[in-house]
Amino acid sequence: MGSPVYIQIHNEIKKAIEAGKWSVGDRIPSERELAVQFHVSRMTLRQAIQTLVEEGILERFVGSGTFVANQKVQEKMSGVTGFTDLMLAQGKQPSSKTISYHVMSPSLSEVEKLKLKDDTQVLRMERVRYGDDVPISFEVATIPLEIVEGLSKQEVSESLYRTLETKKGLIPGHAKQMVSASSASERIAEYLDIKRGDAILRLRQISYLQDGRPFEYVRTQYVGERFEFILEK
Amino acid sequence: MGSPVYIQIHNEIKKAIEAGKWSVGDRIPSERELAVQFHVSRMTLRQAIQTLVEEGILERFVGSGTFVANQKVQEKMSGVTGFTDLMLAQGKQPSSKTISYHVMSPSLSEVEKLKLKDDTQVLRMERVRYGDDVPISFEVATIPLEIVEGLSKQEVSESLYRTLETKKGLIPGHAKQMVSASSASERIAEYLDIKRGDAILRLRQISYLQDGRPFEYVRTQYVGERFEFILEK
DNA sequence: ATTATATACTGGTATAGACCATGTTGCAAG
DNA sequence: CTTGCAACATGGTCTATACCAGTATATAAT
Repeated sequence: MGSPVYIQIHNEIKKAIEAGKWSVGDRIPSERELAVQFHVSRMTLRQAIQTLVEEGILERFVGSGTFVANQKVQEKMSGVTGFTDLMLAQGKQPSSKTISYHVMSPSLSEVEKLKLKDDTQVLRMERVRYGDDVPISFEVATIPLEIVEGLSKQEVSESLYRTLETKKGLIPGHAKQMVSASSASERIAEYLDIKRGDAILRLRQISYLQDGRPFEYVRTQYVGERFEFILEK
Repeated sequence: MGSPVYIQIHNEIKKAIEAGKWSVGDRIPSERELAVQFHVSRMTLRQAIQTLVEEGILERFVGSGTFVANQKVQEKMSGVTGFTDLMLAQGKQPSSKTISYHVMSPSLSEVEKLKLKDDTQVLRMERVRYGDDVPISFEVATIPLEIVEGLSKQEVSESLYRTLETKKGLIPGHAKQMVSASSASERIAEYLDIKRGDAILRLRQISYLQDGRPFEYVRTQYVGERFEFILEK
């Protein structure tokens, strides 16, 4: 085993909680007790607990003990997630229609945003997204070809984030989003079943992997009346 | 002195960095050296460094040392700030014109959002905000009267956040924002010098103090073409 | 001058003990 | 039965020390 002892203990405690040994609100044994059980010093045991507290899995109270925390909702939303998860979190059935799906040379803007080298190709797809079969947004997503190499069209279209994680082990780190408002063009209005000039919430998002590489540039136009973006900061 | 030693050391190192003793990229003395300087054990010194690392002020590299990190831009944006700071951060001169400023009974929506008791009064003000003298937004802010008690109209209007912190020691904790898009009404279009029906970015924000009490409910309508909201998550 | 190697130094992990402030609990006095 | 207080348990802080795995650098061999 390569990893430090406190990480191993961290994992064991985490697994025990997931296995149901302790439920939300339960008090786990004291630091001194656990230190004996795991045959480590109290400081080392504390370090294991510390990491679990930082993950929001445990809460500590002086004089009372250490308890299994109830997972906060905004925690789940704070991560970088795609449209699919966003809709599911709001209890709506997500679906989408792919308008176009082509490999092509990137635009200047795309080269810049995705930090592409001169000769790289990209996959660009246009989609209309629905929540409970009502059109919510029109989006143009651009992805470097190397990222989606070996993935099927369905895998890319359906749930890119999940596929990248399971098939390639690529995990989104952070994202930069630019939000503004504009009016719907004739073409977009058609797709979204609204009138030309209706209010559009524009979102441009650059998603980065945990190592800092940009892997997706998405320009989304949301129907103003049908979408609300909720943030906690 | 009440606070733990490692917090005191944390503050001293932080102050030293702010005072320019070390610049971005500089290596600070090793943990062992600093431990001697501050007359504490290395473990205690490490705890002080740890908190600074968590704040993003320092970076550590095994074998190399501990360095002053370059402050990331999103750090400054991640806090809850008002319009004034937002404009200044973008190099624009903020100004505003107060349209109305009244103490009144809250609406149902305001009671709910601000978790008001039945009999409390609120201060409601409507303002047009400018950046370099170009109208950027129209906003309606509602604040429980008890929060702004004893503050002058100018203090509340000019820079509420700063005044609350310096005069009352109230520090904003987190905020919940709801973003959507709509079209400008006749009245709002007039104030913002745009046409009726032009795109509006709507932002409703509930700001909470660090203890969780809501203290401000703001509904802002930004001119779509003149404003972009940048987020990092 | 270049390359290998040894050495010193760095932060990371781990120990075993100590004391503190706060929260909990059980027992005694009313 | 309630109240108050003492004893205990808990997490928070701190010490002094040790060894480890990377990094940097001075030194020696080429």
